[in-house]
Amino acid sequence: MTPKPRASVTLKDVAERVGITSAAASMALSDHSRISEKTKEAVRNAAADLGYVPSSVGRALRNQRAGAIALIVPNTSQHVFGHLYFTHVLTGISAAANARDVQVLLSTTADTGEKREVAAYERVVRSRSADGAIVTSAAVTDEGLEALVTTGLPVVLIGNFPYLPNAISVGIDDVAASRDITNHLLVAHGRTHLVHVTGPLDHQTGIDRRLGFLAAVSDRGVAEHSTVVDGDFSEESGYAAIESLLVAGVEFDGVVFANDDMAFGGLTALKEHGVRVPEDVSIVGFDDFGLSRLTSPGITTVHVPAEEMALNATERLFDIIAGNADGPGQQQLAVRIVERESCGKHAE
Amino acid sequence: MTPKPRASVTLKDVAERVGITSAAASMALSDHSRISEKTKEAVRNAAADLGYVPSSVGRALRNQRAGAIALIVPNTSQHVFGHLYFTHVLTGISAAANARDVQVLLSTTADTGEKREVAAYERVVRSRSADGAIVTSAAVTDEGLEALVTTGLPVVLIGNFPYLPNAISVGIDDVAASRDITNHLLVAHGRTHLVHVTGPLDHQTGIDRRLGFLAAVSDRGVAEHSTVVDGDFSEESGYAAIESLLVAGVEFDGVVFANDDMAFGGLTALKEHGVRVPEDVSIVGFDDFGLSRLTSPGITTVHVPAEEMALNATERLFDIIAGNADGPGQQQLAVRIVERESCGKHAE
DNA sequence: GGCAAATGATTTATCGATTAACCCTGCCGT
DNA sequence: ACGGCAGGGTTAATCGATAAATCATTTGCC
Repeated sequence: MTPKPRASVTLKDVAERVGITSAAASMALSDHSRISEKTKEAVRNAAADLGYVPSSVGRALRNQRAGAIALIVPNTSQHVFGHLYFTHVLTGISAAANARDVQVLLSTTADTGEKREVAAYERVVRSRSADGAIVTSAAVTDEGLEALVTTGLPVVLIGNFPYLPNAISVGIDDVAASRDITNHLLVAHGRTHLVHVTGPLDHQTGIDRRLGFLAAVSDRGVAEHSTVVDGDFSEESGYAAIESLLVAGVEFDGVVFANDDMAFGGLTALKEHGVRVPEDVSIVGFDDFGLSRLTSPGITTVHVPAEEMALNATERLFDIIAGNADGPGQQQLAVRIVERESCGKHAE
Repeated sequence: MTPKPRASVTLKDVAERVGITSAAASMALSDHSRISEKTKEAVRNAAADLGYVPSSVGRALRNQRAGAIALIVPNTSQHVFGHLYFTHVLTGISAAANARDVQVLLSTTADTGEKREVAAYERVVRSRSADGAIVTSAAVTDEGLEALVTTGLPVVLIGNFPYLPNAISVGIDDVAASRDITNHLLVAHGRTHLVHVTGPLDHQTGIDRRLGFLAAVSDRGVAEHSTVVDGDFSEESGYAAIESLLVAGVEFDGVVFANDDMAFGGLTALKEHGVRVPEDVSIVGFDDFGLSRLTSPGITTVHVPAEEMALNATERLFDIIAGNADGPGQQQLAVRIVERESCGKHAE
């Protein structure tokens, strides 16, 4: 069977049915004042009858704007950030884009060499398939990001990028949040020997959460009792970090994990060694993307409003596309600590 | 030293630099035989110098194809299917699309009234922003789906749609899988009084998994000892289902949940009532999208290859777009049972 | 009555890429 | 010397939508 040429209704079809030019039909549909009410009505009816939907492509070419925004996901992110993060981000972006009738283009970088990566970043952009882009937290070593920002294309980053002072971003204050939740263990629960399992230190989140931890233990004068172990946000690295400390005989009564996945991994390791949580050791995580609610005990964590961040970032992007460049350069949303069982709840 | 690529380098810019027409440049880049090797070389160099990237819009208009496929997500799915499902689907689609250098358009339906829903389905399609669409499991009551399929637009569905015999789909055999895992409880673990907590019965997955359960208990002659309780795939409904059975004093030694989320909810309810899993009651779930690995005990479940389904569906879609309509109409991938602790592992 | 303004369309041009159709120059053979 | 014919381009048209410029009719006004 021959591939049936799908009858796509074009503006010309609508115009012909009414007996006018396609130009007139265009003006009629956009309620132009030079078209009579009678004709407008006729065009609207014909359009409805035929099921006319403007070609996004034709319109895009003429208007020099795609009517779409891209969500760019560096290949590294997929490994570094859990799956749950993306779901929240996607939800937020979709909500904002739907409200404006704009399409969302998902641009995950194919995991090939670096040279291609830069190209992939730019291809979406330079092929004009999108009017702007949202980039989720990329590695600090990602050279393509700066290139992207400097092309002049509207870009909003999700996360913090102190090394790109001109970039517009929406994030949270990781340093402050990490300090707060560390202080929570120190003050509210009287813990004194803390461990921090870091995220990947080539990501700003990893760097900042580590700094927050260090600031807190330093402020409270327990820096010499604290240990920092490197992790990479994966459940396995959390497990391995705790396992190695227990085997080495390091003493600690509280652990600040840089995210929930690692906290879960660490929790498993502690359980396996007969260490009770939260009786013997208090642990806290970071993110609250869903996992920390499901474990037992539930993990006390910092709630990161990923969906709201994405929503704000998208709104901001639309502003910039519309030429509204003023507004906060680096926006930071508020976070809150969600207390569950893993830290030892307040006696109350 | 390269002049900073201006926001938009067009083919004309490349041609002018070489001193030829844009038409010739186009032919040069597509290696047309009428262009001399010398000119081709010059054009390629100029294109590279200027950082020329073909405008997807211009090309789309001319070629009458968008170079993009859409992932259509009915608004209901977001609630019905967990977050994790989408991640797997997205990964699979992206992989296939990236390999072909095709964009992925994410079309989540705004959660407004029904009338708009149909429109949203069709808008992506009729605005020609995508050359084809992948639709993830929609409700059987979804009237927009059939409309979409009958527009003639290439569409591949993920899941099973027996009521749309002409639609092309990639799914699994839910009935057989559900029967198998039910038999696993009956045969391998000697359970005799089973409960099935169903998914939403306006979704084919819910319907089929229920049928599989009923077939198994009937085959083994334990139908009169079995109970079916309605759920909706949510953790809460799993909890509520078990809670109500326990309160009602119903006797059972095995539960087949239609998905893992409900199994987790049910597990919580059982624990709270002091029922030991798997000693007193064996439970099994369905999906294995990630959750069942994390609980304790880990939940024995049917591994649904969501990513592979999405990948196959996308490849299939490309075939259809290319005019290759032959191939299996309703493809079903193999599943396997993943045994964890919740069913009581084989003594071995 | 005649010129200007209002009315309601129609042409025309444009966006970027592509392709069918046409057009120069040399060079060949006879 | 001239038809033929390749090589190597160039023009022009197309895809769909739409803004700007233009062009017919009426109608308004003195």
